[in-house]
Amino acid sequence: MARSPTSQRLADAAIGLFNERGYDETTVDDIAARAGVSRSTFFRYYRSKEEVIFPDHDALLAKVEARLRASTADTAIVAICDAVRIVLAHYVEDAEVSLRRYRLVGRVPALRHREIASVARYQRLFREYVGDWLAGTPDAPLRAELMASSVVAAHNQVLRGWLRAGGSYDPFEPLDHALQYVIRTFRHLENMEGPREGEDQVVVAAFPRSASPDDVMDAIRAHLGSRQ
Amino acid sequence: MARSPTSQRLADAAIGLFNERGYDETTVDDIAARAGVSRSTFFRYYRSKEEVIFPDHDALLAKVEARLRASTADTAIVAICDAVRIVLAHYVEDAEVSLRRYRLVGRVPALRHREIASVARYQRLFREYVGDWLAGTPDAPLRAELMASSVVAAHNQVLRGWLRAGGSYDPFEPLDHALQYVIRTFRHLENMEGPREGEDQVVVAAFPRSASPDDVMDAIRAHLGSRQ
DNA sequence: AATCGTACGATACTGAGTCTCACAGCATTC
DNA sequence: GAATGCTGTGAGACTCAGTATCGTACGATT
Repeated sequence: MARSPTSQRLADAAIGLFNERGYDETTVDDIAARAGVSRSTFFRYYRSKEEVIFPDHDALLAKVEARLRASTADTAIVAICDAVRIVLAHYVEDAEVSLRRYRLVGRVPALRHREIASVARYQRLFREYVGDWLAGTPDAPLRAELMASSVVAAHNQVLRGWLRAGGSYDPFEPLDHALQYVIRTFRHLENMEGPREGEDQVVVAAFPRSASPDDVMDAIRAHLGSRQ
Repeated sequence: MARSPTSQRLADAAIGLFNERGYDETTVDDIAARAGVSRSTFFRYYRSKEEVIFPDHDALLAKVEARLRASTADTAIVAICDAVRIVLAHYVEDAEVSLRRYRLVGRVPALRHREIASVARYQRLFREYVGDWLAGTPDAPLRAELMASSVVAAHNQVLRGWLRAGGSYDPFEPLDHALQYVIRTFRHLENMEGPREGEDQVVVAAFPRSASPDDVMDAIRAHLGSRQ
């Protein structure tokens, strides 16, 4: 986990040059020169010029996976929230780096694509675990996909807001708020299964007093639609 | 919209070579040679080697945006479903191309990243329009993000299933089914706002007869939790 | 002191993507 | 019917990312 001094010097040199001249205007030779090493050494530490900006996504992904693997379907919601918090915490830990990277990524399409791709890896991870936990329930793959994408979207929304604000507040409260939305959605989908065979169910809807009869009919139709 | 013959020959040559030799083993020179043109001409028609696989995302994106722009908050749900259907229809229209691309993208990381990046553009588009439609409501940006990501996730899940099955069935029925999930989620979030000031609301829950009193209490607590 | 492994530098090479220039075809204009 | 201008194309040079190979200096081990 501890980064080598050479690796750190390379990252500093790279970020410095990217900010001074721009990403495209900086060559790997420039970075290596400023860090006082050869071009070969750069590519020994980072597989590509982009990677110098996203150094530890692999480690973070591993941490998230470890957290998910430590849980079962029973504790799924807690596990997911924990996992998301781990990711956000990682950004908050060295906020300056996150902020510099955020500003850089906003200006360079190639880096933006890279970032999007790594977000997709988290989403895939969530999808796989949620899919396992949901195995056997109806529409499991679909619901896994929806849950994973919602969780990731909630995280990203909170993170982007925090980054745009310059990291000036504690983002964990907004994160919990956002995750509440997602959790309620999960619960709602769970309850939407409809009655099991051999069980009656009374269907009732709640409306403000101002609701028109049409509103009521629409809602009832929508509810019945979920069971045909 | 009509592709020039040269552009078409280049695309055919590229896909053919990618399938025969693999993506990385095919150079732009190879593609140009098979198409009977020069390397320069290749880069006049396609800005990069990757782009030859994803030719018309821009046009499709424009169509989707046009559909979204033609709507207001009142008809938001219909607009979104239409927009998603437009995208799926585009894949279904020339299914062979979609299938070949799908198989290729599954094997080549660089192409996968490109695909993910273009999906993100659709999600961004949805997020912007939904955000406008939701403007003024509480947590509008968060909910816009969640809705956009859910819509895109639903589409992708259906599309991937269809592609994996070799395009052997009509995917619009599964799409509608998936969109139902999303719409119900929207509705649920809408209704979760709670009663407006000055309006009473009767809160009622529906349960199978087998539900225990604890189940009932949990549900009521969850519902009330959304309003504190 | 001999040896082995590791890290680094130097160099050459492939291939993507950019740029510039020259030229051919084809229409317009006088 | 020649001069003019526009458009699409080919040719070639160039930059730079990324890969592969080789030689070597340094430090640890025995």
